[in-house]
Amino acid sequence: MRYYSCFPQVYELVRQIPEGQVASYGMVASLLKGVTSRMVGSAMAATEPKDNVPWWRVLNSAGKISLREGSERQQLALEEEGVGFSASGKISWKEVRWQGPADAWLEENAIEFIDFLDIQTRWPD
DNA sequence: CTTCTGACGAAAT
DNA sequence: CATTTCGCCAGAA
Repeated sequence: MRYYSCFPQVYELVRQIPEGQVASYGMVASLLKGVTSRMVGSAMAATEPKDNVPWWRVLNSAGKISLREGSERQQLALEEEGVGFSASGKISWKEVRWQGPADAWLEENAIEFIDFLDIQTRWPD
């Protein structure tokens, strides 16, 4: 597994996602400068239990679980939190999408260079 | 320096 | 719908 210097930041942001809600790799990346969705994917792949990161709450933009070894485990974890999947294996962004970090997080991380409200409009529907 | 590799994404087919 | 193609970018080789 490759390690990127942005992993700690990515982990801290993913920890902000509440139980029963989900985000896409792109959503997480859009809030961190210089971070791409592929890097967020690498970060989730590298998580360990001790990191205490709810990696299962991050899906791809289509609202589906990215295929890989053990991907069924992710769906089960979400269903236990009350997140429902359609017959085709998709979640409903309208119902369970995370609305983004709280103001406190935005302030602490001083995101001057990005317009949070503008970014939100580009998140999956 | 070049090439290759991703738990990705958007657009085209 | 599913599949392909290309853009993405830090690291490793």
